[in-house]
Amino acid sequence: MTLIEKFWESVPTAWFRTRARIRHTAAEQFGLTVEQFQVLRRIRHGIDSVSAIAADKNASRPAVSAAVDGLVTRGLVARQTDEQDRRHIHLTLTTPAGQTALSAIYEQTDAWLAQRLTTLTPVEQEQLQTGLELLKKIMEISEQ
Amino acid sequence: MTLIEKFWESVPTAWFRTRARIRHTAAEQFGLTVEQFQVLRRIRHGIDSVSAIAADKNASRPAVSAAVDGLVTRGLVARQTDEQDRRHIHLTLTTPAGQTALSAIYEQTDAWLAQRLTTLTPVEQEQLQTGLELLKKIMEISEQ
DNA sequence: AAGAAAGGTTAACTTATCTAACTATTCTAT
DNA sequence: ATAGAATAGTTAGATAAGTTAACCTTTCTT
Repeated sequence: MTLIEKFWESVPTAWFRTRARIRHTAAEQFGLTVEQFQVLRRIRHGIDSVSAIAADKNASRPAVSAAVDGLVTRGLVARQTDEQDRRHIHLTLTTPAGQTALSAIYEQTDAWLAQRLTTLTPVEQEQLQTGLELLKKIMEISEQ
Repeated sequence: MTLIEKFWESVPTAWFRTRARIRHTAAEQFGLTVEQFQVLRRIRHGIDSVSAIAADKNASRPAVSAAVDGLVTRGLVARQTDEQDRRHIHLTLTTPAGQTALSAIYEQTDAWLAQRLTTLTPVEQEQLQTGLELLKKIMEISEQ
């Protein structure tokens, strides 16, 4: 069993299961799409423009723009034009109400993940963390 | 930085980049969708029914059924009713021509992955492998 | 001041998916 | 034996996810 095969067995599956869980909480309970949730996560992390989010998540700008539209419509995010450079539009989380909903989604999704992670021993958790760091590292290499 | 955050930073990104690469090779060069490629991979691994593939990839049966349709239309896969239990339909890879195309897609996608993996030291590769095994393990836990 | 570059949106289209409902076949338990 | 449950798969109808191409604005470059 090669490393490549391990990759195929683990990474896509991990994402599909996670996405299904996000759909379960974010979508059913809060009316957000998985896309919107992913964008929200990034805005919360300070990635605050459509272009930056698109680059970070390997998606097209229009796809991110559409997700932002939905978030703005739901009152969770606000667009603010940068007065220094009027091409930029900063995205920010808005109302306390919106933040509360967001926290609830986080809690539920992260609890689902945490529940799985705690089945591992502390040593295994460290090994997983190391593995994920390496996974992130090799995926940051740009196309030649 | 918690393990959960590491997960969010690595797994979705890894999948999105990989999917973009599949699209680049499988889609542009061979007229296959990413979905069809994923189904093909599983058939090649001996997962040979719509239900089994759907379970393995956490997708609905209709979604898999639709992908199989496309593969059958392209002459890459054949449906064969099981005579012992006529509810089952076995999926098999067909013609040498189809197999050749499949091998080409594999080679290109795996080469892309391999190129990234070889930037890691042998020790790091082992650490990544351990991490991916743990990732797979925690994702196999069924919902309560 | 012209042209390139960057940020964002719109439009049109394709792919990816889901749930619900249906057909056909087989299993189960009386 | 047979009614009802369960399993495998497909169809139908919907929505979500995501692309490329083209366009507007604003800023940078020279």
